[in-house]
Amino acid sequence: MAREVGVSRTLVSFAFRNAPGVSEETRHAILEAARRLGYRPNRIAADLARKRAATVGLYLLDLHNEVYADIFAGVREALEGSGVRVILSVGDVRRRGGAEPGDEVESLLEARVGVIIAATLTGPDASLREAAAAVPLVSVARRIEGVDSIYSDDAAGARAATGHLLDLGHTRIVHLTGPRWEGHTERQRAYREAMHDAGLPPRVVAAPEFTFEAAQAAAARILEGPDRPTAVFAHNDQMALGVREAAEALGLRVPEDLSVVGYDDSRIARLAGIRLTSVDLDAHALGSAAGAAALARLADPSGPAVDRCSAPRLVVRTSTAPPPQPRR
Amino acid sequence: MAREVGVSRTLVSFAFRNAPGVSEETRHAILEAARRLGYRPNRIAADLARKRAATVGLYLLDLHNEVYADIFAGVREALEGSGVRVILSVGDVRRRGGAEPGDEVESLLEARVGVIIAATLTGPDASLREAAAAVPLVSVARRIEGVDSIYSDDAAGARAATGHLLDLGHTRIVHLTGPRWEGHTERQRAYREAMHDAGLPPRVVAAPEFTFEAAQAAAARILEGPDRPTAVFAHNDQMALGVREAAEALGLRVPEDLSVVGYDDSRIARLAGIRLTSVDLDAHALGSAAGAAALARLADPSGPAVDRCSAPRLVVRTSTAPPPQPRR
DNA sequence: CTGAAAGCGCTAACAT
DNA sequence: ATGTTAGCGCTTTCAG
Repeated sequence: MAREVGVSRTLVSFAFRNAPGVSEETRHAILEAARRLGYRPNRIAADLARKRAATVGLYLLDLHNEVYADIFAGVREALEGSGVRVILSVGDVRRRGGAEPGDEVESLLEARVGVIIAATLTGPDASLREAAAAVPLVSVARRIEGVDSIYSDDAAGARAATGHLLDLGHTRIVHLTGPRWEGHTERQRAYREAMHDAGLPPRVVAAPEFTFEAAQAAAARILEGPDRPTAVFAHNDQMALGVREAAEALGLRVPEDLSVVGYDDSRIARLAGIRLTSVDLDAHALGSAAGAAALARLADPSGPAVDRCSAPRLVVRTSTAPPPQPRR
Repeated sequence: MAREVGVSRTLVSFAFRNAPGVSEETRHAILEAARRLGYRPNRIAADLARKRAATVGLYLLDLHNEVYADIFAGVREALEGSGVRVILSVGDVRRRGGAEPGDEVESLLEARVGVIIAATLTGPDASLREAAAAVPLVSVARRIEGVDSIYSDDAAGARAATGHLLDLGHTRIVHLTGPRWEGHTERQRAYREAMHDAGLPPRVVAAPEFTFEAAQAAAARILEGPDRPTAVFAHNDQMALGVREAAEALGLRVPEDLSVVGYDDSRIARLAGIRLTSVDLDAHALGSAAGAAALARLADPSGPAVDRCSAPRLVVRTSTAPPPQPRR
């Protein structure tokens, strides 16, 4: 302890938080001594003593998906200067199909964070509610009844995507999605609806994971199979990229032979050589709204749940075009 | 407290760590009661009491760069089942040029992690040594004298990359790098050396950040300027992508008009439509080696420093070709 | 096998 | 403006 400065521990504590009640002189002396002694306050102990953690736990599904980096950036921006720090926990999409946030969220709970921001939490609502019982939860990109939810209108996004393909004249459009988790079905539902409204048969293919690799494998099967679609609407950009890859491997050109649309509009979608038509949900904004909600929740644990739905935007690039051999 | 089960707190503690000395029956009763009461052990308090954190702090420079996701995956894999958890802290490349790991590492220190794994730590060695004084440090992708270092032979990688371009017949090759930080100069040095050996003038351009955006801007200037190079060797894939983007904007084709080589061989480099020639440093392996080193350090704080250098591998794809108008 | 007591490094009243 | 005294929720000797 740096109580060798001649002052009490209280003063040191006050000095470090530059709380009022410490003369400028003393504070200076304390900080100076601390530096000299290599002393650093122990936040762990501080949080424990304070019985309330100025920490938000951020659960990210998959670091390999750039969307989560955007969400993180947004959260950080919102928390900047608030003195609240964030501890991250990342999921493992590849493990047992990526279901159940399990351990990851559990570890946040054990670390006694004051609030958890969960980005695209997987698994059934039940396990979430359980977590939410222990600590306030802010759900990003997924609406959960009774829980702070910051999300984008998935139905509108999927409708725009499907509509775009329909407008181009496509009739054999498949929707490539992942495991059937709650809270991830809106896009699929809207797709089915749009197809139905157009008098076309929907065709949904579920890959075992929401990843590039899984999508690539599933797409290879679809494209080699009978009745090849002329367009694929993928659940996210990573999966859309997997579709492109499979198409390329089979000698199919995008968009001449196959149109592909993604979801997220991550930066990779915008790259030269990719130019993927995608639905932009502004992950950064989602993240900062979630950060703000988390701060509010920390301040008032019992306030009404936030329910913030934003409108996504379809960004048309060159991965979509009219189907090959238009009826003639 | 779940001391309502009729046993003492000691027992509860033991039961949860399934330490020996608790009858199977009691343990079961305790766990059951805990579940019923929604009790969860507080790791914060536990770490504090134990005076030794079973936690590694992982510092990642930039979530937008997929390499860090790979490193993370490697670290996690190495830590799996060890009971050691990891808390992440991510840098902010975009802030004030991305220098100084500052706050991020500081926050790890304050959280009293048992060891810090720093992936591509930026800033001068001095600030690192300071951190290393407080807690053991494992440096990934950067060699630091006297500190556990797990890295790839950058000089060899850069030599291979430059050599490849030279072999193709290029003579005007620029190396695009970022701010001049210690520990990031090997690639540049090897490039200069290779050029020199070939009797060609080196030309190094430093962008203000190691990012896509910064590279794009810098590349635009280079490509529009006089004496346009026929090849660019970028410090990493993100930057190489920025170069491609700038080239495309100017109507230059890759590789016909401009060859581009990156570094890291992140997945994005392999994508259809990109196919970037790049140097693979196997970030996943680097990560898991770092995780193992961290574990060893936790077990024996005073063992000799690990110094593990691996050999990178040049992966040639279609972003490189002979220069336009070969001498004729 | 089980329990009592001390203490980890801090914060938060409550004095002085 | 500064010092005192209790804990925070756990782990850890050390005794029953």
